[in-house]
Amino acid sequence: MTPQRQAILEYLVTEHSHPTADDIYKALSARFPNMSVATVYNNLRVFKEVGLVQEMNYGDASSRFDFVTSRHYHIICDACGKVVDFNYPVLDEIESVASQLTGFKVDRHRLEVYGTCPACQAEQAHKH
Amino acid sequence: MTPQRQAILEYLVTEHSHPTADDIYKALSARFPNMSVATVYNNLRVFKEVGLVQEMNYGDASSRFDFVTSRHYHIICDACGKVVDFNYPVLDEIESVASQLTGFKVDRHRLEVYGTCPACQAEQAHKH
DNA sequence: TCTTACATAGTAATCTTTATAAATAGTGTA
DNA sequence: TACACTATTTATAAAGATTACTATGTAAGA
Repeated sequence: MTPQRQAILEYLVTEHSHPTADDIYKALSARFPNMSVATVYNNLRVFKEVGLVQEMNYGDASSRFDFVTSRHYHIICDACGKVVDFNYPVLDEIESVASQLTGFKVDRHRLEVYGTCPACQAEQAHKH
Repeated sequence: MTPQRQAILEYLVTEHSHPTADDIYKALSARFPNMSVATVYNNLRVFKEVGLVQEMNYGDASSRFDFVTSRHYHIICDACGKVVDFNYPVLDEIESVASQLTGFKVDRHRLEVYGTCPACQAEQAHKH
């Protein structure tokens, strides 16, 4: 557990902003001026492997990383990219249905809701 | 409606393999040796805008494109990347719940199930 | 002390996608 | 037919995120 690794994990635990790798890199570059971007990615991979952290990727855009606490889903703003957690009963049923229909051995599922956050709604209303 | 555009759309309609942009490019390069990759992307963007085609992106990997017929969900093999459709009642409720909890104006949601396809299960069993 | 294993830094390379500019083709009009 | 206008394609450069690679450093154990 190196200082860099600890700082990255700490950042993920304390910030609830679903940061990108670059967010983390920038936020910690004051404390670790020599830290490499590769270090951020390396550690995120390690955290993912042990299940501490979940990666959320959105096509071309940068992946976002979420420290895993309890099960929850995400809603994402199409306008500004903000990610907000919300709680909803876990959809276990869909996994067993999918498994029966396709013959897959199911491991997990991913559900995200997309829309416009309150701030961006207000901004869009202002324009008219 | 250029020949290239028609061929790309035709490929999406007839193939049910959820191809990547590169898949399409390679598949059609015999008929259109001079076709540019940009043309594939341009047309896929057009199809997306008019709602004919849905883009599915998975992080670093290439996006896959699906000709929109009826509403359905996808299950994806972690081992080989294969994408299979399956039917399940549309989860409208989660959209309204998310909207109420977060104040977002909801537009759509995305749900995918991940696991191992039958072929890859068999292959993994062989190894032991 | 020596060795082994692993983490990091720095940088190059990869890969997908987009942007840009020039060439091409189609359509409608005078 | 000639001309202008528009959209599409091609070719290539560029962007951006992530990974690969190599050398360096560092900590723990024998």
